[in-house]
Amino acid sequence: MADQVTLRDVAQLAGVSVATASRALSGAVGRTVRADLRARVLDAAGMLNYSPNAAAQAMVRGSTSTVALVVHDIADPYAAAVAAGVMATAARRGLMVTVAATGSDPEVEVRHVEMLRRQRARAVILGGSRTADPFVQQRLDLELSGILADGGSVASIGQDTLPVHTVRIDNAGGARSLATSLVGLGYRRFAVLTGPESWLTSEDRLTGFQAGVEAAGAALAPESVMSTQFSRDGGYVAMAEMLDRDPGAIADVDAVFAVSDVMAVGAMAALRDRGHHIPGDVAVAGFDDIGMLRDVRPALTTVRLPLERIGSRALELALDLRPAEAEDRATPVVETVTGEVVVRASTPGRN
Amino acid sequence: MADQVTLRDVAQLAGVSVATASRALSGAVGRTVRADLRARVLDAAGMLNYSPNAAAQAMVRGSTSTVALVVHDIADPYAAAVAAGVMATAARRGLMVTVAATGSDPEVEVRHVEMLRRQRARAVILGGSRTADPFVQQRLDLELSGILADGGSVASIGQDTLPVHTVRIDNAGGARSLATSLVGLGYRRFAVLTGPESWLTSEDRLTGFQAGVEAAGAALAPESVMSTQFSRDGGYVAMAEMLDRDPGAIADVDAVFAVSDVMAVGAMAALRDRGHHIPGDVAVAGFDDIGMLRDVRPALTTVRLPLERIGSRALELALDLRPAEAEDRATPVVETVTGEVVVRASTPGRN
DNA sequence: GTGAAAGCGCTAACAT
DNA sequence: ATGTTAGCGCTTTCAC
Repeated sequence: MADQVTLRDVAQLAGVSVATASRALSGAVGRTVRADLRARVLDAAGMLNYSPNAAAQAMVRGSTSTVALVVHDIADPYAAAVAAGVMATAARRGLMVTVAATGSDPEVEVRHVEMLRRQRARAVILGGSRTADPFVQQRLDLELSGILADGGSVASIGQDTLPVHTVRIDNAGGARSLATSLVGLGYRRFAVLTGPESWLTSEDRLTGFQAGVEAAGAALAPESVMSTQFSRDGGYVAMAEMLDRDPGAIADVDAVFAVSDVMAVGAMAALRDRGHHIPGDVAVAGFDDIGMLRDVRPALTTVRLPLERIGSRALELALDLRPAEAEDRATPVVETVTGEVVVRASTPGRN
Repeated sequence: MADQVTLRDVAQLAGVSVATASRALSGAVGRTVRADLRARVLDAAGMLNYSPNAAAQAMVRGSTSTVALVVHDIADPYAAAVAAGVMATAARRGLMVTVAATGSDPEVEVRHVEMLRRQRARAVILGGSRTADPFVQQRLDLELSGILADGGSVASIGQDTLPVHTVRIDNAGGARSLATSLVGLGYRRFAVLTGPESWLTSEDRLTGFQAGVEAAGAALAPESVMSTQFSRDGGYVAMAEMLDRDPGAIADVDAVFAVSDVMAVGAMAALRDRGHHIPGDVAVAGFDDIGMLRDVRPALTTVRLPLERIGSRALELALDLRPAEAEDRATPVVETVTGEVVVRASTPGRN
């Protein structure tokens, strides 16, 4: 491994002390270094292709220029959109973003947060759905309080279950509004494809939808709710299973709500593969309004979430609302984002 | 900012020296620390919720546990898939991934690489298309050689235009095969929607397609090639423009090749909005085989690229084939990935 | 097996 | 305005 070019080398070549070299390069507030010296330093740095060592700077400054984002799977367009928002805001502030994927394993999430804590990331954004596992939760809490104690900050996206700044997504409210809209369009008999039960995001969407349906005087039979993976294939498999379990049952359903657009698309494929026409035979609705899915036909009725915005906001909350004093750990701020129902061709009026 | 818990605190609480504490925690190969002392240290660390400072470790070890990925836009499913591959391999090796988005601006790319160099990332993966700008290219070269000089490594994805390990994507070959397939299906008169001209990925796909068309005895008129943004909306706008420019011209085209799936989807929407039926009136083909687009109808004919695999491989090349000696900078390895033509319903046989 | 001490590259007092 | 020097938190010789 070649010897790195250090500030000492630059200073030497420029014929100044390391202090002067540092001042010339890091250019503190007042230009406290003579123009000709500064120029010599800059030249020397250029000659040597010098690059300051961020780790060394972090040591002495006591803070890094890195933030972190934890998601389930970056290939999921939901996570990718959030990441784009976080990265845009980070770039605007000259920060780099470390992204960690958990594969939806809370255990892995904790390990990643632990690594991110070691990096002393200025902020850690928890972008994946919270789960209900109390044991892992406790270890996570420990890491998070450690981050706070070290002067970092934390923000969470989705559920407001952690004592940190949160961009809360009103999943229940959005799903409820969706249900209301669908009932308004004339739908009465629903089936729901939901995610893993421990996963709060899908649970909230399920219960919200249920509430909306019931408020409208309709009902959601337990056997018409199917739990599956939070993915396209999960949607496909669950829909297929539901259809195969009782081929006649679908005749009793006039709309399927999949708790995410990605799942909805899978469900549509399963429906089609079994000869059902959408929306003629059965309507389908999703949640999220994933941009990349805008062109599936029939266009998907869904609940729009400003995902990029949510990512940006989460970072802003973390960065701008850092706990004031060590002892007076500032009260976490919770900002709620409500989705907007977007009715499209997949759920035409049934009047 | 609260005082961080340092190794000194842990050692003190455990009643040992920092050296012993370090050995107990970092646990070198041979367990050279007595069991009871190690236990005391571990306990103390637990009590204090201690987290080693990665920057300090990096300083003394001379290497970080971070790798970096540079892409145009993480929300683009192409980049997201590559990122998923990089992150999976990184996780397997206990490394974190810093992701930087350039917004397709070569200038921004250079700045990000510069920042990543400061972080002393072990490897930097350039995941975006190379461009033809010689000036920026030169500054990029400087940063890259700096990374190498500092003991880091670099890998590039796409074009083999940089003196670094490369997962070369045979864009030209894939596009050529696609053209051959389309001609085989009976198509003769093509229109092409391509990306920015300085962008090598789209240029290669265009010229490859052109070569394939010509090899088959057909031709591609210059006016039937339209340059646009490498995005869904770019595809839409370009297609719309082409249709509006000369509403009759489309009658002379029996297949549109968009140089990416994402653009193809936009093109399909524009075609439909103007009343053209796909594939009845005109066929459409793309490139990449983006999984999330699997469910658009008609299913898109395309060239499949193993994007995740490509990401993984790029990181493996960078990590496992580091330059041996400073002076003997190892010859960069170039691995070529060839796409596979996948014919689907958007280009039925015209026989 | 354990501890003392020397740095890693840099910035920020503190002198001058 | 510039140089000297003391660390930042950690690992790793080097003695014992």
